[in-house]
Amino acid sequence: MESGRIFFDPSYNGNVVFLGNGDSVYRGARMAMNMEETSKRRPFFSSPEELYDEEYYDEQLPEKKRRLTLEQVHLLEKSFETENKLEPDRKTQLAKKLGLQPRQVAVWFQNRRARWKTKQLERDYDKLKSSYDSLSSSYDSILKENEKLKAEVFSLTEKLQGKEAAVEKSDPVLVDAPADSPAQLILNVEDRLSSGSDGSSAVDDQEGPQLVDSGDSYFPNNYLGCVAAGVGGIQSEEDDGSDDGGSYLSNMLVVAEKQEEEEGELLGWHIWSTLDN
DNA sequence: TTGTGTTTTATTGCCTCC
DNA sequence: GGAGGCAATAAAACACAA
Repeated sequence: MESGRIFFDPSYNGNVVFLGNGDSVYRGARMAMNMEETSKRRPFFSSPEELYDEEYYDEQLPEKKRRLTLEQVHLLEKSFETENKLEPDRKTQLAKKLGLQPRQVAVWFQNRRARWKTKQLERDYDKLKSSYDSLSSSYDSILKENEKLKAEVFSLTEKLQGKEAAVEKSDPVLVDAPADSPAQLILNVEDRLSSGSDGSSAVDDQEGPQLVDSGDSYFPNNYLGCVAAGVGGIQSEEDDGSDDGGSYLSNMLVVAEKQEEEEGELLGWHIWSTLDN
C-alpha cells in the first residue's frame, strides 16, 4: 500500500478512506488504524439499515472488510443477470437501495464480471474438450476401419494372384499372352465365360457374373489394368462369403460403374486412390 | 485450536474511449 | 485529462480437516 492522506468517511461503510495517488478520489486503500478496536467488530451480514446506523459507526470504527448481506448479494445478482455492465444511474440507484456506496456496487460488479469470465472459460474448456474427445474417437475408429480395409485388399489380391497362376496352367492360350499384360489375362477369362467353356474353371465358378459381363468387357482398358495389377480382388470379395452388405468395395463398384459411363479414363485412378486411402 | 485452502471484498496500475 | 474497465494482487472472512 502506498502512503497518502488519510481521512474518515462515515458514508463509506465506516471505513477509513485514503486519498492516495490513484486515478480517482475513492481509489484508495482502507487503512486499519487501530487494531484493538477490531475486537468490537460488527457481525457480518448486517442489514442495510444497520449500515446507515450512525450511532453504530461512531462506536465501532474503524471497520475491516465486511461481507455483504444475503439480500444485498441477491439483489446484486438479479441486477447482474439483467445487465452485467453498470451505467452510472443504475449504480446510484442500486447503491441507494442496498445502502452501499456506489463505489462498492461498482467493485462488486467488477469482481462479479471477473468470476463470470472465469466460469465461462471453464465452460468453454469443457465444451472444447468433449468436442476434441469425440473427434478423437471417431478418428481412431476411422483408422481402424482403414487398417481393416487394407488387410482385406491385401488378402484379396493374394487370392487373385493364386487364381491367375491356376488359369495359366490350365489354358495354353494364356501362356502366349504377353507377360506384362494382366489386362489380357482378364479378357481371356471373359472370353472363356462368354463362350460357355467348361464350367470347371475356378473363375467361372466363383466370380460374380455381375462384374465380368458376357459380351464386351465390363471394364474399360485403364480399369482393367488397375484391376489386374492388384485390385482385381474386388470381384473376390464374395469369395470369402463375407457379406458386409453394401460394403465399401461394393459401393465403390457402383461409383465406378457410373463414372465409367462418363469418363472411363478416370476410373482406374478413382478406384486406386480410394483404395489407397 | 490451529493450519490451510477457498471465497469475497477492495486496491492498484494500466489501458481505452470520449 | 477524466471516467470506467480489466488484470493482478492483497487481505480479511470463511470453511474444514486434523
